[in-house]
Amino acid sequence: MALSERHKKILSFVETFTRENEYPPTIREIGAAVGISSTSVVNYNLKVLEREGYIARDKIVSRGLKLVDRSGSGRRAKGDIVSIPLLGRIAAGEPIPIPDSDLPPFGYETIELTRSIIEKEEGIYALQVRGDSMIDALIHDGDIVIMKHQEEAENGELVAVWLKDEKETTLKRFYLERGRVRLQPANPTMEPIYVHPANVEIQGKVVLVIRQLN
Amino acid sequence: MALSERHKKILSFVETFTRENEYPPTIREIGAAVGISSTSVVNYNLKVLEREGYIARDKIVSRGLKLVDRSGSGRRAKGDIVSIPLLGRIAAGEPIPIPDSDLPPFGYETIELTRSIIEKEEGIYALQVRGDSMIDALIHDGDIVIMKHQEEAENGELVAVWLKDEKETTLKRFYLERGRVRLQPANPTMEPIYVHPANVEIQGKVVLVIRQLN
DNA sequence: TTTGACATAGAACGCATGTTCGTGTATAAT
DNA sequence: ATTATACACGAACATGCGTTCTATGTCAAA
Repeated sequence: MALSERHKKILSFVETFTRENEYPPTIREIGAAVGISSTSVVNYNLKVLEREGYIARDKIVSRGLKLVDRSGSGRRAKGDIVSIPLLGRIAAGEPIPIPDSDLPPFGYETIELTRSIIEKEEGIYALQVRGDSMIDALIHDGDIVIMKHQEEAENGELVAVWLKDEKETTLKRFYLERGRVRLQPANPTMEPIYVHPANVEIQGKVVLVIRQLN
Repeated sequence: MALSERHKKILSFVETFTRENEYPPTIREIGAAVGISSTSVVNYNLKVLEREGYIARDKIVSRGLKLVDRSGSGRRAKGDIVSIPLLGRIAAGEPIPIPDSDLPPFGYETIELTRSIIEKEEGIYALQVRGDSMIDALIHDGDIVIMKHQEEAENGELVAVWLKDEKETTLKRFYLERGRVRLQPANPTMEPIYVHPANVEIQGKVVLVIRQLN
């Protein structure tokens, strides 16, 4: 159904106002902007736009209005972006920083990905690789690894392991075999190492690697 | 200035609420979420967070509250999603698919990234790696490489090269030296190869590598 | 001419919302 | 002992805000 000029002005104003203010407009602000003096007329027009699928409204709350993204095929909402805190770095000679509470960390630089790449963001954080020691995991100095915090690993998972005796962090695929741990480099041309389970401290598993080339 | 636990809870709630609802919470919603029964206590804490630069407030308006981005360089371009067509695969024994016009390709699967990772999307496409032949570029079977179409390379760029005599695609850093081409593996422990420039066909440069671990 | 759908408009209402006031406790400085 | 500051809290207030009510106008169809 074609939109009237008034409808187009309303949608355009809502989009601009929301982008500039980081919150949506009220019914009275919409009326002031598009020249409607009555809140019930603004409300009537918003009802029409909601019925036609251009906006979504939350009842009774102030500013309970959001645009629905009708472009493309998948009615994509801005919630499709996942912000992942970059907590620090991963290097051979130190344990990795680990998020220390269930609260999402605040005040960190973030890596922003889409939800099609990172579906569940609980316990997800990013580390930047320092040094060449992860090369046997095919991970280069400067790469970003996206980690999921966990303290136990399943066979085959690529995990960050702190080796207590050696005082070293390594990224390798984890296998528990007949009472010992095989740590298998991702590079299939390289040999695994075998360590006692007591020497191993699982710090998280790698879910994604990102390498930016300048 | 270190934040109290209560301040951290408030900021975390504001961030989550705003992401999920696309509008910020009211003072009463913040109080209900972090266990503060008095609107003046919430207001007092918001004044402190505003003074310390964590939030910005618009006076007297409902939901007039926004987080201030204190992380790094302000790279964030929220809401900007870039859809990159996945044109096919890159493997050793075949030239790579190349976009054949300036029109954005249609009807392909797409990889969706944020504009903070991919700033310019002209000429950008994705390929999936097949085989172990790119391991000397620290790129694994199954990785996604994001390419920028170009037919000439600058020294040091990681490029997809079609070697005509060998009938082989390789990913290596390109150097033109004294009339011959040095192709340098990204893995610093491996030796370069030297080829005649006539044997080399530059097909694009790598701008990003993504490795998803299941 | 009548009817119904759509649109507009002002007014009023009930509740939402941010701000202010007065009071209390704890701690540090004087 | 006094004062200042930080933090906490309930209550009250003024205004914002979305919803509803009532009235009116336009237009197309019957």
